[in-house]
Amino acid sequence: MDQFQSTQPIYLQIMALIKRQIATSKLLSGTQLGSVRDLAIQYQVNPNTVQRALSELEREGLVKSDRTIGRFVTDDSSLIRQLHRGLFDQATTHYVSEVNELNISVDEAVKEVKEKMTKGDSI
Amino acid sequence: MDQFQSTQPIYLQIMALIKRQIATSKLLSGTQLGSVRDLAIQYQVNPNTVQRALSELEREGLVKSDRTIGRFVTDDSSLIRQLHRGLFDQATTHYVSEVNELNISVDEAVKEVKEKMTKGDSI
DNA sequence: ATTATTGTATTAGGTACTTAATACATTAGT
DNA sequence: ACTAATGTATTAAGTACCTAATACAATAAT
Repeated sequence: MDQFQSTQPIYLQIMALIKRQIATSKLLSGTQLGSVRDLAIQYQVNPNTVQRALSELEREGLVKSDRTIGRFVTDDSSLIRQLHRGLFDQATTHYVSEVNELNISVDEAVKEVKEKMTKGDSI
Repeated sequence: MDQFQSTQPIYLQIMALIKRQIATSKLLSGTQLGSVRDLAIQYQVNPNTVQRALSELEREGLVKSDRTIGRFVTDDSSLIRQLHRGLFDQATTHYVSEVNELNISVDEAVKEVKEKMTKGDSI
């Protein structure tokens, strides 16, 4: 793994990372996550930071912890679908908001999105 | 003005705000900005925070300060055009990146962008 | 000349995040 | 029974950001 940076708190970045993995089934429903200590090594951060990210995800119902066994991705497939849709929706809403503030037309925006997406696909 | 929040440092949010205003000519080239103290009142933040945002913008060449007179938006129209393009490009790149990670197809993304943009236009 | 306003700098205190170093409770594995 | 691994909690220290309260230098306005 690389490094976390920017101005966003690391625990939020870890949350976003795991959310994406759950939403895209890279972390399958019911899968066991790495332990707090393992993830801390993997992400190169302090165990407390991982603990914070995971307990927040637990508060949102995306993971469940069985004390002394470990943590598991929720088996609520409806929630996972809802998560995926929510992330997509949020990203689009944010993009549209920015583009509107820049007085960019729909056609321009769409053209640019198409260009960048098809360019990325060729890799 | 509302309030700044989220996890992004306020001085960065102020920078982004002013950048957008410059890029979209809401702050015209050569215009005088409000004073540090005025902007601090307007944004409901500490003068030091405004000072930090403005001095960073100055480092980027977007504003110039004449001591004891005030600050002015750069008259480099090329730089302003470049700023506008850069903000658009950055927003699109970020969106495409997110959408790719979510395994969303080009068509889906474009459809969603169109929907949200045309919906916003009716207001 | 004096005053007011500008940007700028400094010092101090508070909060949030991160790290470090432990420690504890629980239980699966042996 | 014992050991190892799990999540969890605590205390302390450091850093970045924000606020508060000033103070200073320079100059436009009077």
